[in-house]
Amino acid sequence: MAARAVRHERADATRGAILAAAERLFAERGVYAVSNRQVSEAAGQGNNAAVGYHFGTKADLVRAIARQHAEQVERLRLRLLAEIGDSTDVRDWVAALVRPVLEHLAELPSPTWYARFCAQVMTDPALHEIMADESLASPALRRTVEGFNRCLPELPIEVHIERGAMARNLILHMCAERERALAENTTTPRSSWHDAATGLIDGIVGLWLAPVTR
Amino acid sequence: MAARAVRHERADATRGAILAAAERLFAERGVYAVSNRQVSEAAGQGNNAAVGYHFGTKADLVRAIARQHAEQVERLRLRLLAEIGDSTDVRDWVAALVRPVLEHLAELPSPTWYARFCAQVMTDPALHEIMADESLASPALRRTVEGFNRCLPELPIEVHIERGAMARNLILHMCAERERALAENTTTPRSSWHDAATGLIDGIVGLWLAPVTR
DNA sequence: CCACACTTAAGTCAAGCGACTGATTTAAAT
DNA sequence: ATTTAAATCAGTCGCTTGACTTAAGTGTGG
Repeated sequence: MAARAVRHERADATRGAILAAAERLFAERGVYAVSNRQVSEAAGQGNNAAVGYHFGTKADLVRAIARQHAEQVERLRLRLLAEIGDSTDVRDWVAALVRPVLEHLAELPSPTWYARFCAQVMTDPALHEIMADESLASPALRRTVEGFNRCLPELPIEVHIERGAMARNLILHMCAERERALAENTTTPRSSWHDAATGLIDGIVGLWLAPVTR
Repeated sequence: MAARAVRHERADATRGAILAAAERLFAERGVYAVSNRQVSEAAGQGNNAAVGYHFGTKADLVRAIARQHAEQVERLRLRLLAEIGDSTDVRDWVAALVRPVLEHLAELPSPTWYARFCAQVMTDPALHEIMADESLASPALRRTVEGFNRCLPELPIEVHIERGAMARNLILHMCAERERALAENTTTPRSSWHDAATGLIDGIVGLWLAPVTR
């Protein structure tokens, strides 16, 4: 058993290098603008088919990148859920939605590429489903949404769905935009991911509590 | 003068066919997943270089598509600006931001592809600038933002910028999401673009008026 | 100690790409 | 009627792509 482990270490190192290189190149140049060959090369692999060997298709590689980060976000969200318990404050639940994502980005070595990567994948018609699957697979996320629904003001169901989508889009694309600004060294409204999260939470809570035109 | 016009009619017809085909293919399969050859073919052109002849690079084609729609949105926004005059109601100005875009989508023959196209272009690192340029070139948009700033509650500058970005992202990606749902024939929270605009305006106003955590 | 499975390297292949070329069609201008 | 130039067509070019094959290296389990 430990026998296999050692051999797998080398393969895992290569897999990791490929994942890191792919995430970076995808975020910087676009998922479809980067070929598997370029990823292999950037990961220091002589074999132009290294991506194919370790992951399969580009879609599989995208899924692997998404999953890797999703696991970390999941861990952070579970911890936060334990803290807020069964709070009835809407803000707490919005925070449970927002904070883990931005905390994860804060923990990553900078510069980060994950947010831009996610935004691209979610926007691409062929890859969209991959990212959606990976997100919905999170038990912590489901628990958050449930807890959130419990303490939310009465809203028509269609408005509820609509605003959920708004919150989702805001988190995703505001993170991507901030990450892009950091990478380009342009000014950002907030000086840290933590502050950016606070601003996001303010906005999303306001969005949820807004009166509904009938 | 009318001499040239007629000859140009044929070219314009071809240009139009290419624009329409490109917009559709880009939205459905992704901008980078579609080659210029495929666009030419889908536009009924025997020449595999038709895109190159009429537009140049793919980026130029993307810009042409964006500009075409931006002009129509501009017209709708100018009309709405005339209606609201110098209102001091925040909601009027948010409507001036939102309504023209969704009205434009409502006026297009369905199914539409423009919103998904825009979302992709804005999210792609290489194309992002194109779309940003085309948007910022709009005088009506600038006037809207100015009128908006005039009647907005006092906010720290960084929060102001931040919430502007949130509103922008919401409009773009909620439209794209609704368009995708319509294309896939899945359920949408709202039954019309007009109602969707109302929901969006509700949310964005709430977002702007939300209290700021200090 | 050796045979083996796993990983990496190196190179091949057909297909598709953008860019380019020269010929042909079309209709306005002379 | 002839000329001219825009527009379209048909085909070629070098290059990159993903997929595939073959060979070499490496530590494990028998």
